[in-house]
Amino acid sequence: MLEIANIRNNAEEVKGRLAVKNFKELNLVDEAIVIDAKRRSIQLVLDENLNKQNIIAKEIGELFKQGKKTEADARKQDSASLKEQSKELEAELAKNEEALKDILVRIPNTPHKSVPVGKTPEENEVVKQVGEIPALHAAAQPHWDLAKKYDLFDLELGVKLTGAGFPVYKGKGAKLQRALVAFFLDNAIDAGYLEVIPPHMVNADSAFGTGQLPDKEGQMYYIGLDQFYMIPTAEVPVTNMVRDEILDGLPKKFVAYSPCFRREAGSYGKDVRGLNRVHQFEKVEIVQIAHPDKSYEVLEEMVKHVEGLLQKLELPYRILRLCGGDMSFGSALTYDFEVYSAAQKRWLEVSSVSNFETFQSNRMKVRFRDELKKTRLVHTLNGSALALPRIVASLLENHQVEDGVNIPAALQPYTVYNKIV
RNA sequence: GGAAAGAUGCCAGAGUGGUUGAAUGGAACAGUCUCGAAAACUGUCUUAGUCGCAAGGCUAACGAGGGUUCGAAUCCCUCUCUUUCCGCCA
Repeated sequence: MLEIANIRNNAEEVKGRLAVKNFKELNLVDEAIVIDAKRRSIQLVLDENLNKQNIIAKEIGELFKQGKKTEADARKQDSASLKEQSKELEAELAKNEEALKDILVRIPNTPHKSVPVGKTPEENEVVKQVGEIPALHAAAQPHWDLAKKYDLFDLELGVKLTGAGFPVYKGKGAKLQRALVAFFLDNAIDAGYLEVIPPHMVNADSAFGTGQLPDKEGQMYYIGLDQFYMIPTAEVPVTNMVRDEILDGLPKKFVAYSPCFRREAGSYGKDVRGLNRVHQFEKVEIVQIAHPDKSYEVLEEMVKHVEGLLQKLELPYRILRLCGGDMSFGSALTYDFEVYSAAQKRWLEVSSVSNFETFQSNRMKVRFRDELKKTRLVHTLNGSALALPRIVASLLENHQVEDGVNIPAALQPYTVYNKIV
């Protein structure tokens, strides 16, 4: 949610930035300004009214003390009409505040200056590409076939238990999940992140804070009986840990492992083969709560961290700076990481690292005190480090040899086995 | 699931209708003192909205939402949460 003061003071610039995101409803910006002006004018009159009421109340108190009961009673009359007016004004103010918020939540975050213009994923900017694309042997297979061959995970069994997109990992496949989670967590802890294990369901306030609500209900599983949402990412509970707080000691660095639940309504076809797209998956997420003047340095640091992981896993990867049209609603700048999956011969997104600037902190009221002891909104950032299924897909496909799948050296202390046979 | 108690500022903790945005203590910050530190003393010390160039003013908030009243942290109603006890249970 953009800050209304920013919209008010820089309307044209805001609109210009939103255009980069291909946001069509620029009229919402003007509407917000109109309603905001109305809201303030109402507040002005209301405050004056309440002030008068307060003065009268004090006078009556004084008169009672002096025993002037008749005069006090007379004074009470004066309050009646003011009170009536105040009630109406209050109702009107509340209506305007609500209307303003309804508009503000529909306006996406303004993209950073470095965000390339573009509408489709093809227009994302490839920042860099690292690592050799492996040349596989003639009988190389995609990961879903390898999974069958070595009995690593079973999607059909998941269908029986739950439905499509809920894999059952088995044997070395299951161990590989645990190994990757531990490997990712340890790397983040070494980089100064505090490990947390968050709840896997959140309430509506939390879902609103990070921007899942309103409008994106359809992407989350919902427990109606208790009004809980299954988390689509640990970003939601972890970022909300600082909701409504005034922090010191920035940046705050958190890392969390959690399962992630995504309905992925409407996606099907070749893209969802194997582990390419599932409804439940494991992910290690890094989150930073940063000083607004430092947040882009923090973003670079997070990008470096993710890169380090991919290098240790010996996977070819590339980093994309997302264009305006491909960015998420709340992000100001996003880097996507893709690994090459050699048997499928395609790039798979395994991480998304974003700076939300004050988009989330304004919703969550997360602040810190600046040098002048004034409260200011923090910047929030998060990134996958990393999401497991596609890492597993790429790991299996890229590291396969004729008689098995090799495990990268960095991961061997965690898997204990060094080859899947 | 049943019963009871409670929810006040960074923390502890007063306050049961009229200068209480909130006593007191602690913490924190600044200053005096000191070679430095401690102690002592002095001061500062909630947040948000709004008006103002500023100084500063006004309004709101004592778990949340309603109500009574000229006036509520204080009275009434609803809800939420916490703690303790009982039951159930990993």
